[in-house]
Amino acid sequence: MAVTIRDVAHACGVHVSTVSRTFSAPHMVNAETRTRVLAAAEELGYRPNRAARSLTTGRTGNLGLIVADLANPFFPPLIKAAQAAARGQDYHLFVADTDEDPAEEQDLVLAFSKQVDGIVLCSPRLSNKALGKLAEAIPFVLVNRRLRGVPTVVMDVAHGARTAMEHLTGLGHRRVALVSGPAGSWTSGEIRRAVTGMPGLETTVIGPNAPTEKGGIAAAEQVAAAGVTGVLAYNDLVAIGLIEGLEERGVRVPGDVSVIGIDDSITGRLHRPKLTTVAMPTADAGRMAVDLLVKSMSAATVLETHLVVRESTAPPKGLP
Amino acid sequence: MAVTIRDVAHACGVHVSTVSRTFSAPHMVNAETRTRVLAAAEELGYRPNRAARSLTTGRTGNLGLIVADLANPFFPPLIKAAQAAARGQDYHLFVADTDEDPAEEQDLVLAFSKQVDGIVLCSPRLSNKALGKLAEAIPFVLVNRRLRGVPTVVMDVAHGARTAMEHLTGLGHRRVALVSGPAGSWTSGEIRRAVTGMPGLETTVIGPNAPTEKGGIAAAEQVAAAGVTGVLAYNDLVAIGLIEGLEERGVRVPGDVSVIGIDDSITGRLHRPKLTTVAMPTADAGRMAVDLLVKSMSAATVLETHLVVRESTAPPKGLP
DNA sequence: TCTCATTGTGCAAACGGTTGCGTTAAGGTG
DNA sequence: CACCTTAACGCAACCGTTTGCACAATGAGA
Repeated sequence: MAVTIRDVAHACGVHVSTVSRTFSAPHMVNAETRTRVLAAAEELGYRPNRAARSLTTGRTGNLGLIVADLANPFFPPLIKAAQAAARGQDYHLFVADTDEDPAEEQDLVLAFSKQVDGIVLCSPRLSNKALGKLAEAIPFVLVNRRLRGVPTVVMDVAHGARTAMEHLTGLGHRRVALVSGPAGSWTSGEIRRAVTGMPGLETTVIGPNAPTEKGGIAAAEQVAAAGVTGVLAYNDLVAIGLIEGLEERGVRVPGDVSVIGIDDSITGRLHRPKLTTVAMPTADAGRMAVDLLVKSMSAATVLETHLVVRESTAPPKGLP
Repeated sequence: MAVTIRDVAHACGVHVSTVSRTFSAPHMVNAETRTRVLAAAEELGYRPNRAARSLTTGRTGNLGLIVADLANPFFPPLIKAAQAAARGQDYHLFVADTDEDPAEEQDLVLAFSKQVDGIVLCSPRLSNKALGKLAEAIPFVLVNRRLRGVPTVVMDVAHGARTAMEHLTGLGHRRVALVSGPAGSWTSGEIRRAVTGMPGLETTVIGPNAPTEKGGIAAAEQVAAAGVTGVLAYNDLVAIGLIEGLEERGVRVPGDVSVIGIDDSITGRLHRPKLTTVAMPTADAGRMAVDLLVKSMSAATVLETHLVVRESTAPPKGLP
């Protein structure tokens, strides 16, 4: 049915090994033979079978990418960049989604392990211990999680969170809330560590929360009750949900409460109010993660973040 | 290094074929032996090598999913559902992105063809002829494209577009524009065919346009100059860009011009104005596409769409 | 007691490539 | 002219599984 290396060999009267070499080690075969083989291969529509190849070489030419939630707009740009980077180096990319479930995350890594050369694990929810164990079975790089001995690319969300809080203090806010993310999120912990104890700021932590719009809506009541004038949300989805929830309760944003998101992931600039947020270089992260994997480098890369001030923040009520 | 079927066989004193059968045909092996083998496999952490398996069976256990643009919010829910459906049937999913480039689309199909059992091709930009040729090489199912002989799942965008236009006429609009999509988009053609010649409506077609926010912004000038009071845009991204572009020109939405999008893909409900749009069952489409593929059924499935009226549409100026 | 199924396993040949090694012929050197 | 090197290619084993077939053991029926 499918055309194999043998068909090509037969078609131009050479041995299969010669055909194999024209593809995997072209310099080892005579120029004239090579063109003949290539012509025959083209003619027959030959495409090497990667499964067969991987059997002897031990390399599959595939990578895996695992994210917490494909529907979270934070991830698609990362996936897109990762896919482009992979394809640019002749790798194919498996993509999967854990639905924020650590057990599923582990299963996926294991399921992928035999058919990929490496895995990009984004925003893992697994414990460090579990991750360490998995790292022995299959090379991977972590995105938005630090773990010693494992290549990592993280975005400097701590810096972003601090900048966001400084923006709030600069506007005159003193009592603020941090609406944190899900348990198991390293990013959420980073943000918390970064902002607790910042001078001139009294911070209430609310959470853990689902990293979704619903999570934000659900957190609105506690935020409204907390007597704060500013909020930093775990991500843009939560921020948006929070704004919705607050406005349902008659709390105006940014009139009564200022809200800052994280990720700058919301499509379209037509929000009301336009969201002040911490921009994350997600595409860079995706690209770098697969580069690290392919070149099997072990590095800890930190990507910069920056605050984008839009309209969801303002001075607290009563100030000029 | 990796633990193979031979290790397991040796560990419990049976032949490799017995081990193989305990996994692929459990009923053929004695219950006691089976438990012994399973125990040893578990103990050693054995995972069958899919590449090796696919070599003899001819099936890979992988599927491919190709979309026009991963960053277009229309696709992630579809991908998420497709991935979940695939995983539920023990398939793994390659995901790739053509960046709206037909040549890349073809290359991807060919590149995938040897290592997947089938491909889901979403919103293809290839010609029918090219698609027909590819369909001979590898089974696939088309999403949002009709092609005789090829299994298909389409969303009834024609109906959605007509409903949208009826909504506009119901509000009193007479002169409207259709801001169409990219060349090669079947959906765009469907929309156009559906709305041209609708009674009581004079429709200007503007396009082709890139299916992005930028495309919408770029189309704003022509829309503003067309003397229309209502617009149906190719998708939500275009609609949003269009609204931005119009407002930059001092044209208010929906005050001066009503705008309807398609897809209902925009995250968050905080837009100003909230977008009236045609909702598409993208998740259903993703799930059904992989089901069709896995069960290798050849069907033409049509999914319903419906109009979601929000705030970007209103009666034309001068009417009560 | 002698077939004859039936059940559970082992054996070995594939599947489509890769790769170390052996062979051949051509060219270079003394 | 004998020898050695080198380039180009053929040969065959191997990668990890599956699967048709052969074989042995068991139990049932005659």
